[in-house]
Amino acid sequence: MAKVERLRHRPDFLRCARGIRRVSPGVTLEAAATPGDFANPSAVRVGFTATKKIGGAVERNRARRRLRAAAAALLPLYGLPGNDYVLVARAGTLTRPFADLLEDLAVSLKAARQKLAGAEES
RNA sequence: UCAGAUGGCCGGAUGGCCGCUCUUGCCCCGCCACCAAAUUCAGACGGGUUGCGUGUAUCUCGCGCAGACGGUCUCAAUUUGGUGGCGGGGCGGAGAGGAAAGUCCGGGCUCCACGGAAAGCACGGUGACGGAUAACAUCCGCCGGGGGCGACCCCAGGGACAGCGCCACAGAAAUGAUACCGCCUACCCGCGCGAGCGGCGGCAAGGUUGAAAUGGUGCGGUAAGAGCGCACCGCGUCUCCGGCGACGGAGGCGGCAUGGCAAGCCCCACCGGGAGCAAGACCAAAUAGGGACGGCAGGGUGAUCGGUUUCCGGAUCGCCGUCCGGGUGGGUCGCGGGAGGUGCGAGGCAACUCGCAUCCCAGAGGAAUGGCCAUCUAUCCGCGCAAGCGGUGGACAGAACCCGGCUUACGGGCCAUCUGACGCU
RNA sequence: CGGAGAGUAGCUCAGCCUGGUAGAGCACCACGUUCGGGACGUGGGGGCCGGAGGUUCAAAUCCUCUCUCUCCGA
Repeated sequence: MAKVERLRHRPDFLRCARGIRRVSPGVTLEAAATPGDFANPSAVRVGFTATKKIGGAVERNRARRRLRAAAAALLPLYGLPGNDYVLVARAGTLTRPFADLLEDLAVSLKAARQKLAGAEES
């Protein structure tokens, strides 16, 4: 099972935004390979983004916490070690039932895993 | 019972599973350092002793090598115990607000080398009076004015005879107030027999405009009028009384002067140095006390440094402008024991203060304080005369150095005191 | 988190300090000019000054609160 670390710096978020992107009603998933200087082959790194479009500070905090709970449940199972993931909150993140939110994230993670693995081989 | 006023409080509850941050209170594990003890190994020293070799050498003796024994010292390791530090795990404990918000005021704290002295100038702020407070634009009490039947509420509430400025349009006239319409013809002059007309004049009552027209109402008075006179009201002023005071009350006098705007400049009184925890400090890494060009000043007693002037020290040293280049995904502290909370007692109308007891109560850093589920419940919606049934499922909102206020947002509930109306006794 | 600044016509800005009439350019409409269009000329329409309250006779302007946007900061 992969170890999960947190992204803390702006350049990491920008690089993931330029990488792979999967959109579902509950969450937008962005992903890219961890750069060499910080690479830890056994770890998955993850960050969260909640923009002002979501709402005030209360709504943004709540969206980030739901995403964090979902990521804690699924990332060790479906995340590909050595890669960075960014979960972006959408309007549906707050209202969607938690089971559906988990399903959204699982599907996106599996799709991204295939793409990332393919990119590494080529 | 209904309607309302004021003050205070609450800010969904319970349980389950899985998580996050802090905490060394307890336990366990690992690593490191130190101390103590024991054991073991190695080495050194010298002592006697045993064996072998060697010297002419069998013994004594010398030298060399090896072994065992006990002693001293050094080093290392291990074990045990203790102390300290770091890391990890388990148990336990704690973990968003009344506004955490807006950043509108007041402070603490930090830096600006010091923020010293006395004023002045400039700028900004406050504004009845008395008190509370660390301080305030806050709070309490009181005064004055305004609103409400009332409980009660609202008021940036000093000065417009220190000066400057403005008052558009309308209107005769807008501040040295004025005379358009109008009123009068007593006095004086002229004309006319006369009523009267004209002149010389008098007046500001009435009309019109405007946000505002220079006291108001009544009576007297007059040619018509006018504070011209009188009464009351208003205003001003003097005296007395009450109050710490703002101010209030009573009496006398004045014959009315003093339009509005100071959230226009301003005057008076009082207050204020600036910037802000991305302040700032330490450690690590990197580095550089960087380079080029131009201008000015040039070994003085100069320049710069507080918003500014002066004084007293004091600090820094070439100054200014333009251009080029280098570095940063760091860590720790600041960082929560405080103008602190709760309870009791005392003082005070109150704000608040004092004393005693007791408690420790968030500290993150792409940023913790949660995710999911179940039951109950406030509210709202529908049905029902009602009891109730079904559905919905919590308002505003998230700490970022801290504290005291103000302001703004907020579904709903609870408590206390008070007012008015109606009803009953 | 802290600190500055700006909201006025469809767009870009004046006017605010010193209160009484909101103006300029571009754009829009009509007419002229041209065979027609553009350019040019003439004329015209369009704003309750981000919102609420206060001071004042009177507020875009002065004061307070509030909303939105922009910029700066080891």
